[in-house]
Amino acid sequence: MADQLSAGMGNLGLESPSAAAQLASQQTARSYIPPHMRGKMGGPVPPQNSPPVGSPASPQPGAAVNGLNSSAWAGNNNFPARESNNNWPTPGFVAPAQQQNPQPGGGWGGRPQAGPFNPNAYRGNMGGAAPGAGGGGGGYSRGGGSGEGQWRDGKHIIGNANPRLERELFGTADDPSKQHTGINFDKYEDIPVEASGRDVPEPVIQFDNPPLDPHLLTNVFLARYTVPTPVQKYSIPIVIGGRDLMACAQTGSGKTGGFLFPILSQAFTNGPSPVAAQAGFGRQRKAYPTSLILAPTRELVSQIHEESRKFAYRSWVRPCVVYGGADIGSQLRQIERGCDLLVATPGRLVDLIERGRISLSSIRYLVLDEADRMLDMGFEPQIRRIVEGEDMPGVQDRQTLMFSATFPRDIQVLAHDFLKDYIFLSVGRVGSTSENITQMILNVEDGDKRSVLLDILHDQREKEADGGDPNLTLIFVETKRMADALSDFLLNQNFIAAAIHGDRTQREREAALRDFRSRACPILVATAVAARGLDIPNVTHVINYDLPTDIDDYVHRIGRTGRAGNTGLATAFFNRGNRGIVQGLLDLLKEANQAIPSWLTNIAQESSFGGGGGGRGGRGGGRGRGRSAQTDFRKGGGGGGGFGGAPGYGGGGGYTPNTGYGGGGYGGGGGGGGGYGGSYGNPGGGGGQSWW
DNA sequence: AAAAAAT
Repeated sequence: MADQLSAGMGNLGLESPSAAAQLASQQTARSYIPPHMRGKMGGPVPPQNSPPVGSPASPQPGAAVNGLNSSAWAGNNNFPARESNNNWPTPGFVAPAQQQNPQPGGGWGGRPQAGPFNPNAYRGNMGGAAPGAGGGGGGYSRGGGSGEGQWRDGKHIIGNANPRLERELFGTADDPSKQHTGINFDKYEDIPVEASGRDVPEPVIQFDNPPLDPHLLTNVFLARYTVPTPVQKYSIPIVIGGRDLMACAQTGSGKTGGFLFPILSQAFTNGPSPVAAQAGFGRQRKAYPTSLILAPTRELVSQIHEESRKFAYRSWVRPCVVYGGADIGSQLRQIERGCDLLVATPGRLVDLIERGRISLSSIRYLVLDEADRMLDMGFEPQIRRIVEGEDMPGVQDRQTLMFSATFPRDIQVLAHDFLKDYIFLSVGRVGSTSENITQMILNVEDGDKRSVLLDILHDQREKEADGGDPNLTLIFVETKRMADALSDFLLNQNFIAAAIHGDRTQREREAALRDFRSRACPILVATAVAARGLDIPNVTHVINYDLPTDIDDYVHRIGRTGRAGNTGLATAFFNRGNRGIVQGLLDLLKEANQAIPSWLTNIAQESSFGGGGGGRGGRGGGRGRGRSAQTDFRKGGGGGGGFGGAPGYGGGGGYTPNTGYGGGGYGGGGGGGGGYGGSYGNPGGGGGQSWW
């Protein structure tokens, strides 16, 4: 095992980004601000001690959907049993299409079920397997195979069960890698959610009370999701009700299910858009997906795709994934086999559109996941091209959902351009109040780090031998070289460890993650590549071997544990080299009610005299930067005030998304007016538009 | 310093 893991650990080529791309990403990077308090926003000023809401996490899909518990594999009988080949008369709610698209005849909304189109035409004659035609595993060619359904004569024909595929998608009791276990449901209830906008629908309480399609429910339960997470409780009725959505939600909140469930449910009920059916006639090579999900990274799109495969099982919907760095030929073949729900990174999608292999003219649902990260990474031009510059239906003729950890100015602009009359959802972070993450800060000089780490790992090993729960340990280091060196070192010390960083190939990274998830390799050494956005469930211990320079990164990192209501441990090795984040760290520990070692306080005092730092003054001292918040800026009206001037953000000079560090500047003088909020959505506020 | 993404 160790050999296997250490093999192939060498560095491989790294493409350097184009200068233009780099420039673009630098330009946009400034406006990213992480969140802080939420739920309380919009109203009066949040008190300084209001619950911290965690980091600007980059949400992530895979994990997002973890509304499940550890109930046994066999436990999928607590939902309405169904024979295979019925078409479900969706009980309970009114034809959603009508609500979704008020414009008669406009686009797809007008006549959902009616379409007398021929599914075989739509499917390029691959829909094959007539329901009931033969059972069991063998014999089906791809495309028409069992496990896939069809849309025929306005009805959803559920495909036959495919035990092999089922095992692949949903895992088995022996293979924990596909399972999400150990989720503490009670804690979910604590996640604060706030919805605003016109006519916000009542949240649902469980998956099967009102509106989800029965076949979707079957798959949801098959995946062992039993109770919707708070974000799902809101997003399901919002999306089913045909509304656009802007959601500030983070990793582990159930985001992915939050959009996949209602979108697939609607798709199952309504079938493919007639446009797609027509266009597909005669077996074109061009695909006409109904749903498009854009996300910033390859890992992310893969994760979303995996989730969508689960929930689309036995349905007419064919999920597809495209992203760069992988063989385009196989992606093209995949698309030809059917592409109804497309998950994509922007660059590769643009490429495929240019090649004429994908048309967006049939899009009903558009999802932008991790929108803030996409802008940070310089994707705005591609995104705008995809959404506004190609053949995608206009904002009135599609339903658009945006997810973002933060809601700075550029995201607000995007929301304004892409969404119509949207509902704004602010979802707190799991464990944000975070007593469920125990944070330990150890004073460790660089030279001692290895030995302290070994002590910790040996200690864990002993506890496991004494019958304790198995650990998954994620170790963050600063450099790629260090990641390799440390994982080699651990292997030599008989700890099974792998490394993940940007110089490793996609394949190696995926393998490392997979082995970690499956516990084949319970220690993962990572650079910042794993800090955000990756779905790594149930990490028991996060070790900041090297601390990041940005406190927000720290929050992201420790957020890999204590997820979904579990408890977790976060250990950091701190020495004077890290004094840059000492103040932020102290604030955080205080907020999270953690023990604060006195030596840490001492270092903080030293460095506050040491010149450099600049004003103390509440949070956001140091660089004059607080953690960001998200709120429905529409509430505040256009005026200069809005909900601005929130104390607590003010201190060291407000951070204005546009201008960087504006307002009061350094030295704590700023306060009041310059506050963070003033810059939200209205240039006038504190620091305003000034050039800095 | 690191990371990401179309070739």
